[in-house]
Amino acid sequence: MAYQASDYPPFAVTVDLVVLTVRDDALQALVVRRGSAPFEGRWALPGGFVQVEEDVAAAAERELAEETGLQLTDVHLEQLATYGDPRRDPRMRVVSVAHLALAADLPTPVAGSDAADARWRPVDALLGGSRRLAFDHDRILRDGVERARAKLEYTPLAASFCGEPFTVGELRRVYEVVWGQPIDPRNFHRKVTGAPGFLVETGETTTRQGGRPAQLYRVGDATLLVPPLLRG
Amino acid sequence: MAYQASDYPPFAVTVDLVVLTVRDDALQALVVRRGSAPFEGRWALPGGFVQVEEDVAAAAERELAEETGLQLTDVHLEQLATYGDPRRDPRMRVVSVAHLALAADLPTPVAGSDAADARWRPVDALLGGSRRLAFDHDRILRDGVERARAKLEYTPLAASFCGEPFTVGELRRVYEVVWGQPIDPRNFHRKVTGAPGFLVETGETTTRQGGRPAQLYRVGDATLLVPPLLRG
DNA sequence: CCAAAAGTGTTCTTACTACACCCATGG
DNA sequence: CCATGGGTGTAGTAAGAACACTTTTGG
Repeated sequence: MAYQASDYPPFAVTVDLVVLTVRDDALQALVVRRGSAPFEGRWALPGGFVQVEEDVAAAAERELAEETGLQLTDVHLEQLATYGDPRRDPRMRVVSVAHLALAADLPTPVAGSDAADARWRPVDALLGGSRRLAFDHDRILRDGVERARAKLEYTPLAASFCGEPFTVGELRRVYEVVWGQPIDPRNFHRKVTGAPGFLVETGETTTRQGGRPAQLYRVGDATLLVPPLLRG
Repeated sequence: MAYQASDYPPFAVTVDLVVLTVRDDALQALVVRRGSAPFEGRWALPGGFVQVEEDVAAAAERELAEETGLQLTDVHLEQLATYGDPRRDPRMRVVSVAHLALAADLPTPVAGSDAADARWRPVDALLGGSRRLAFDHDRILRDGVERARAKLEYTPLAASFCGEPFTVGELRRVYEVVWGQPIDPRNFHRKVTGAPGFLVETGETTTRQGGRPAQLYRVGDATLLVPPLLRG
């Protein structure tokens, strides 16, 4: 069917955000408590309406800044998927473009949020417990976590969870937490330092993890990891 | 920002389809000629409006059936990405949820289409030529092709391009065409028959490719290829 | 000195590549 | 008999897993 300029059905379009971080050795997501019906008092993913003259990507960026105070330079932000079930919002027809954001653990807890109550919660608790998120946000969160897990394998995205500069050990802990399994430190070190363009030495070292001083690194310009890091 | 039931900006929501097939040893996409402004006379991806009470996925399925006559049992259909630039349609604010469909070469050329002119065109010609598709459909097509290429590596999706049952040689030709590079037939045979759950023998054979009779296969129930087939 | 984390070397095993070779059909 | 594609065997090589071992700090 061809586009027709007149008489099209009206939709509301929103963005929802799956904001992930690694905190206290757990993968955590940002959730906000809803202050009004429907799902009043329940936890939900942060999000909001796309403005009339606003790009969808820009809306995601704006909402992220509003909820976390984070700029695009500090986080990785990408489109996740779009959720368009007619009954996903009981009030009206809403199509939501979900986005995935990966951030380093924030020194300050969720600054600049305009939601009454916003906090980090471990994804295992959010997805495993009996308490469900509002709307179809369980499904969106699940999809976001799955995407993040998959992308660690073949992209340098894990570094988005680390504050720069970081050590190889800190980076390894990110993989272990996100994948939920231990990784051999020796082999990990070799693979990750050997992947061209992944890590750039700063020349500095640190002993903040204890033990022998570790090299500090920043992320390189590689966009794809070759060979990929594989989950056992 | 929390959802508010009143005073939300109105959008039109459409689905656009990147329908791919392998035909005449080339990766081809389905395009329709636009009969009205804007972009009148230009080629575009098939698509149309999502109806008020219709799921976005159902809309994609419906449009696919309208344009090609194909049912969901015959093709692979998945959401690709959403395109939401405020200026992507000069008439109004349209957010489009693009979908990717992979189909076997059709015996009949595009049956049941309600577009005046619909046809298969090699993606190389569509993306390489100076003639651009309508709207942002060049970008959408490019994203769809890239997704398809990537997914062949680690999913059994290549079989969606083959009519069942198929031979290993036919399957290999799909990979060669989509990736644009020759593959060693011997090693390919071993890898693909060795991947658990990918191929199921029918017990039948055929000589339709000439030479020694080849086993005929159907797709198995594997959803992930281990180990993945890699592009050189 | 000891614990802890960083980093290197080595061995074993597995997977991929390249290519020799045989098989079963049609013409 | 020969051309054509189907299918198997095998040797060489690259990559990953497991783990012994050395290094450098803090306490």
